[in-house]
Amino acid sequence: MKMAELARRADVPVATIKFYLREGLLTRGSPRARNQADYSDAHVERLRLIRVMTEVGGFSLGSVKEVVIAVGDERRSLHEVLGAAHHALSPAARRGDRVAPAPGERRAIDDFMAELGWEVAADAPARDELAAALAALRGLGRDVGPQVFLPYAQAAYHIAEREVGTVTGRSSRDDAVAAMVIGTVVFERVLVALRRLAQEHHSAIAGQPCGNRE
Amino acid sequence: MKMAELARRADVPVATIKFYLREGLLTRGSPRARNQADYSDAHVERLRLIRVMTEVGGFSLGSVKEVVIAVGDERRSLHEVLGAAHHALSPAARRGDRVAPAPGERRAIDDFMAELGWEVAADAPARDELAAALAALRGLGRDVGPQVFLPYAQAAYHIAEREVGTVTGRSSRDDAVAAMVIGTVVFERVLVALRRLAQEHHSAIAGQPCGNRE
DNA sequence: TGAGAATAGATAGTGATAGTATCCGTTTAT
DNA sequence: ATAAACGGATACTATCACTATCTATTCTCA
Repeated sequence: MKMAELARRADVPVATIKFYLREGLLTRGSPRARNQADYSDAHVERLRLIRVMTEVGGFSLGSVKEVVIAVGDERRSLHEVLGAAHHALSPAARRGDRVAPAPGERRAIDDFMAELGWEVAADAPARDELAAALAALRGLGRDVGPQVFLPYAQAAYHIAEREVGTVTGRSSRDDAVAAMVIGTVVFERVLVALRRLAQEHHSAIAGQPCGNRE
Repeated sequence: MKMAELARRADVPVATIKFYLREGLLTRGSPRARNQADYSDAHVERLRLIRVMTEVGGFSLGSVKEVVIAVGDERRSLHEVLGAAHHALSPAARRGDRVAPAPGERRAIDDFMAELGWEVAADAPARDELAAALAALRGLGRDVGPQVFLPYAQAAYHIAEREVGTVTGRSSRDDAVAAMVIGTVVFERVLVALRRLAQEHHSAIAGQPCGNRE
């Protein structure tokens, strides 16, 4: 297919597709002539995935590019690619986000992980994420330890167990990565939205504030 | 205290404080002279809260301003103020985010909420949030209904129950709003980070790489 | 076959966001 | 008395994610 159809099928403006091509987020189509290239269904899928990551997930094009580069690197195993994608989709990779490292809190988090018995890479970005949250809490005068995270850890444990359990072996790299990205990105949004709604519900039934029932 | 000390205590550059004053995110200090004002601890607290919302939560200064305006409006009850804050902190209010309304999915979400028996305002932004997630899933070829959200709803239900339960009656408006904002913003980050870590853990123990699927 | 649309690729411009920097006249501390 | 700090206003900057325009082909179809 040609660019106009690609734009129509993926619902992305032509100018934006050209921009993504320039930025290396989308591979060039197979050239038919000096000014004509042929795009495939894989291009449509890739575009849809980019839009999910940016529009639903709020991730920067830089994070998207990391995923794209990992997928495109034929030397890497599927396992490595998924690891790279997971890494690129760390909450800190979001637009406008920066995580200041908090070394003291980081050690507390590492201990917490060990206590939980979770098998997690030492360089997982989410560890710093958690340390930053702890540091923020302390900066706000809440003198708390990582144990306040325990109920969240338990909830996360059950959610993730189900998520990982329902992963079916995908045929292609692209499919596997797409499944992982969608699961991570859109269900994160689902979880967050449902937390807000549940807070509102509990506020309402408790007759307590914190809810908005206009 | 004067501006330099305020900047030091809140760890925010003087130029940025001036910017926040201009934007109406921070109230002016009580004037001592034509070019001298006196700032209080409340100013320090307010600044820290702004930084948590922007740096930890990734919310725009526009959302912050909504909260600030609600808090500053003496005619509103604490209940209304907390409702407005909750509204301003909806996931969609995040930097660079926009939610396209999805009317068909929105109705499915409303039905889902009714099935759950959750008491949630009809205009809660998180409903559209959820509808957008469902629309995204469908746009990606996943032909799913809102029932795929059920495990997440159950997890969110338990988390929120605990959260709302631990919100004790705060003395001042500012305190109550601060507690709500911190709870919503930093524990959201905590939950999201822990989900990533739990996914990694379950992937590791399952011998499967980092995946998740609906 | 020839007009007009579409295409690839390059360069430059836009709008929103979140600050930063500079200047000015005033005031305060030494 | 003079140098530093202050409040306030204006202007500038950086980043991000596009968007628009331009040129030189090439395709489409009447």
